[in-house]
Order: sequence, then structure tokens, then C-alpha cells
Amino acid sequence: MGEAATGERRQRTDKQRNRTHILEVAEEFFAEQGITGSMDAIAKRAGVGPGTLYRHFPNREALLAALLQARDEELEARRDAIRREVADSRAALAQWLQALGEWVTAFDGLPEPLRAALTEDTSPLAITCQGFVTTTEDFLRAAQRDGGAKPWVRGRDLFLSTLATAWARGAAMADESSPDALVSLIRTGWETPATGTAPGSGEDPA
Amino acid sequence: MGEAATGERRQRTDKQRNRTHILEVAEEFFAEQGITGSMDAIAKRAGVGPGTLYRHFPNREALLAALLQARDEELEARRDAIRREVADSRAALAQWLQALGEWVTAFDGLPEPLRAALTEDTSPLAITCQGFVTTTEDFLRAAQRDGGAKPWVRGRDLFLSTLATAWARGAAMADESSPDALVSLIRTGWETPATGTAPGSGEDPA
DNA sequence: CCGTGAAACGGAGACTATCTCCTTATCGGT
DNA sequence: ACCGATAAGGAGATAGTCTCCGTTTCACGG
Repeated sequence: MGEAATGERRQRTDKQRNRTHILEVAEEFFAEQGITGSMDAIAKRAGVGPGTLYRHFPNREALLAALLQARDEELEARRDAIRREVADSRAALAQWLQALGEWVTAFDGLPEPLRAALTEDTSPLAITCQGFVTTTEDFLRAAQRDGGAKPWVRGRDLFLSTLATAWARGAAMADESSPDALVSLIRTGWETPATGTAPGSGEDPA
Repeated sequence: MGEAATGERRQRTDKQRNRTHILEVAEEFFAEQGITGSMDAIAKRAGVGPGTLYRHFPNREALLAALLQARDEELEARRDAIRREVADSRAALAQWLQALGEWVTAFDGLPEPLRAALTEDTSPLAITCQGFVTTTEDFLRAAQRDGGAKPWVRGRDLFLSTLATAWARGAAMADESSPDALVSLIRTGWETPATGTAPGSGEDPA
């Protein structure tokens, strides 16, 4: 009873194979060229026609969403690891935000559709996004309870600021240190002043 | 001898007229559709052929740069007004950043090419950008001298964070308060803790 | 093993956008 | 009024997204 009970013919093997292969190729392609690379080029590299690509993934966003699902699981694993290993709630939030920041930098241009998905809930990326906001809220709440984060900050804002920072990092920053400076700026924004040190010298447990 | 001494024929009046008209139309068009609207559509609305549009402005960025030059002057006026009227250097920096933030929100999608121009100095927008960074550095230096801003913050980072915030504001944010929250977050980042109040309650002179 | 129908594939091509090139129209100077 | 320079106009080259439909391939039943 591994299949649906509707007695339907089982999915063709070539379909599943193509889908998997397209995803592998697309991951490689997006990593190289950024997420704005040509769709037809992905189809060609995967050795399928454009029609096949678009039947599996009706548009770029759908392809991206399917692609991110795998990485999504990695991030969830990292989230669980932080929950398990990092006792200090303030440090846990910081590490989660860093993990998030690295995740959205996986492909060039990724912050753009994610921000869009944050407002249009028709997007296949919306669910993923919402999950991240929720997780951020969890970490934030804990940090606020322990006095490690300012009480007026919201999880949604932290997520957005992480996206914005990743966006600012951009394709290739001439000034390598600016992204880090932004992270520090924002961290100083949400963190409780108790730490009192200059940014960059924040605690780094583990 | 109002013209160059090279004895060259003076510029045709229709050329100047077209250029001006294209700029007017483009400003209206970008304000409506955002800066990614079709170039040919701008040409059509201006009643000229694509060739004419592209002879005047070889690409979208050049058109944008010419367009922003006018607004640039407005911003410089505002900068001078702040210098003249705002005595407190911390408040002056805050107001300058706000002015900058409003300026880069003039057209939808404007932060993108500005960030790009920040790294590629071949862009016609690069000069404008650099000017803003310099101005930001001026205001920041003054604020730091008076103890109103943390000493390790750099002007370039503040400019980038302003761009990033404007980017986050995006087309149409479902949550209207998030952009303001980001501004507060960042302000808390650069400001000296002396103020000690929650964001949003910052001083607002004038 | 083979026939058959449903499902998936492939790619031509419709559509849109950017930008170029060359012919035609227009302007400024004499 | 004429002429040469200069700008305008728009067809079209190129590239990208996405669709439609004829063809192929697969799963299942005999």
C-alpha cells in the first residue's frame, strides 16, 4: 500500500528520473550563474527539452522552491543542533541568524524571490519563508525571556534584516568587510547592551 | 561665443527637445511601473523610435543616471538644509539617512542598480553613489566627534544599510511596519546608547 | 512477449524585451 | 533655396520565457 488506493497507474520511471536529474543540474547551474540564469540553458544542460522542464516546474520559482527543499532540511538540522548544543539563548539566536544568512547566500540573487514570497503567499517559497520566520520567532522569544534581546524586536524584522544583509552582500562586494559590518550593526540593534563590547568580538561558543 | 571654440555646429534643437521629453516621460514611467519597465514602451510613450531613445541613453542605467541627476540636486539641497538647521550632529545624521532612504525609494527597484554601482565604478551611477557615501561620512564623522555615533561604524556601511532597508521595503510590503522596524534596528546599531530609549521615540527636532 | 492507451517527451514557435544598423527626414549654416 | 551634417525612425538580429501538439516511451493486461 505504498501507493494511493485509487488504482491509478504508477508514475513513469523516466519522469522521476528526469525530475531528479533536472534538480541536480539546476542546483549546479544556479550555484554557478545565480538564479537568473536562462531556464532553457538548464533544460539543455539536463539534456531535456524546455517543455519537459516546464512540465515538471511551471516556472523558475517552482524550480527554485523544489531545489531549496533539500537545503531546507539541512537548515532544519542546523536549527535542531543549535537548540541542542547552545545553551545561551542570545548566542543561539545569533547562530541561527548566521545560519539563515549563509543559507540565503547559497545562490546568487536568492534574497529577491524570498522577499517577494514574504508578501505574496501564492508563491511556493512562501511556506518555506514562513517556517523560517517562525523559527526566528522561537529563538527570539527565548532570548527576550532571558534578557538577551530587546523586547520590542520582532522575528519577522530579524528575518527581513537577514535577507537584506544577504542582498547587500550581493554578487561580489568590492569591500569584503561591509557585509560583516552590516551584520554587526543589526546585531547591535537587537542585542541587549549588557554585552557592551564592540561588534565582531561577540561570544562564539561551541 | 556661448559655444565651444571648436567652431562646431551647434546642437540641433530637436535633439535637445527629444532628450528633455524622454526624461520627463521616463520619470513618469519609472514612477508608475518601477525601473524595470520596458524601454521600448518608454520610447513609444515619448513618441520616438527605440533608436532615438538608445542614441540619447545607451542603456537603462544611463537613462536612470540622467533622471536621478535632477533629484540628486534636490537631495543636495536637503543636505545643505540639514547642515544649516540641525545643530545636533546625531540628529543631523539621522535626518540625512532618512532623506537618503526616501530618495532611493523614489522609484521601485532603484536600490538594485545603486548597489551594483557601488562596486562597478564604470557605471554612470557610481559618481552619484560615491557622493552620497562621502556626505554620509561627513555627517557620521561629526556625530562620532560629538559622541553621538559609535566610533567603529563606517559611512559606507550606513549607506549600504540604507540601500538594504529601502530594498526590504520593496514594492508593496504586506506588513507596513517592518521597514520602520529595520530603520530603528539599524539606528540602534550606530547610535550611542546614551539615548537609552526604545526606537521610534527618538528625538525629532524641527 | 506483444499490443494498446495513457503519459511524458521534445522542440518548433509565439511572444516579449533589448539593442543595432541603415535608410530617410530634418535641421543649421551659407 | 541649397547642401551637408546630424538626428530620427523602425525593421530586424538576438535572446529569453513559456506553450502547444505531434511523436515517443512506458506500464499494464492479455
